[in-house]
Amino acid sequence: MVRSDARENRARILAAAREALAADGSTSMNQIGQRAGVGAGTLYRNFPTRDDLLLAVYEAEVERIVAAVPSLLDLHAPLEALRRWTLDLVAAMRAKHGLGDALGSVAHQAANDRSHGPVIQAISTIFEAGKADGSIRRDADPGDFLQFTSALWRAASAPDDRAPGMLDLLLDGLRAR
Amino acid sequence: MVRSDARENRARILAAAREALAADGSTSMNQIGQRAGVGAGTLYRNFPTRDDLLLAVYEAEVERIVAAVPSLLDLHAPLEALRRWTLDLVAAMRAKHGLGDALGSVAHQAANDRSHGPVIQAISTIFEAGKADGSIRRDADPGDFLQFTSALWRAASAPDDRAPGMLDLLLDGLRAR
DNA sequence: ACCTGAACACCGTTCAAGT
DNA sequence: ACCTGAACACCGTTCAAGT
Repeated sequence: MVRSDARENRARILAAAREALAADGSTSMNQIGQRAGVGAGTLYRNFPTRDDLLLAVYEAEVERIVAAVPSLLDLHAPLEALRRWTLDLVAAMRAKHGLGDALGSVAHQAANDRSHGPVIQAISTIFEAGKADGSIRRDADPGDFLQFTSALWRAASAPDDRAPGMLDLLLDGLRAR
Repeated sequence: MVRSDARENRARILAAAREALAADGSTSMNQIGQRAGVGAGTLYRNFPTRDDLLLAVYEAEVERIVAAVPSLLDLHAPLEALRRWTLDLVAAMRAKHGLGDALGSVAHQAANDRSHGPVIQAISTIFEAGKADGSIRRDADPGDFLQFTSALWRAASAPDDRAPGMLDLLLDGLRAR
């Protein structure tokens, strides 16, 4: 039986972490604990490791974005839906700012692994629609496309946001000839 | 006047850092100092910040790679030279392993800024050769290409190295029609 | 002019003691 | 059953004292 205060604490920690990390990706665990109004022990009971906490915040964000796919496909042609969805993804990543970079290399890999399934699913859905109507080449691979988005959100944090131009180049590579 | 022991110390620190960081990107400053046989103060006199040290190691590596361009262009057609050069770049980054991920977001940006000039120069040289002989489209942008390489070396550290296939997709996008 | 290494503030994490 | 918060080992960085 989970005590109600325990359930509340978990939610409070996640909310505090989401806010604090968006502002500064290197916010310390103890700072997050204080902000959430819980002791360090409680923090670590819920998230045994700093990376576990970062991952949980990251995961919630990914889920939100993935959920947007179906309505985009209802409103736009596949390539256009892909363009908009990818720009949304990049914008969200940019807003999250420090989060991606705060993850160490191992945790970053773990984040990719966990989000891999849902995100690949999202991209595949769009690709399939494009292959069905002949606008996207048949050998286009969702996995490759996903990898490239990491370059896009790095480009998006530069002073001159190159992401849109780079994305167009990518989409050109996907278009059926 | 720079004392000879001071000059030696700087070199010893850089060497120790290069070796230690290749093995483990999170090696601590004090560990590097001990390995180099210098006190913490000496370490910080030469590199006022952990990121300064990481950056110096990173920079040396980039210089080595950039220097390889002319001979590649002597031996291969532009697109093939670009393919080989990029795979070399990715392999070197992979060997450096933790280094790229150990840099915080700010330092990572600084690293990109500093290496940007020389690396863009290298890519531009190859692009110009390709535009001259008609194998590379005229609107191809070296800056965009550079951004994509970051996605490649992330892909290269996955169990199934997707970098070669992804690179071929990219080169397809650059080819003149 | 340069070096050493103890010391400082703070980090992620643990664990005894409480309720 | 869950919580608090002092404590631990260690981090990046500083600075008095030496040569």
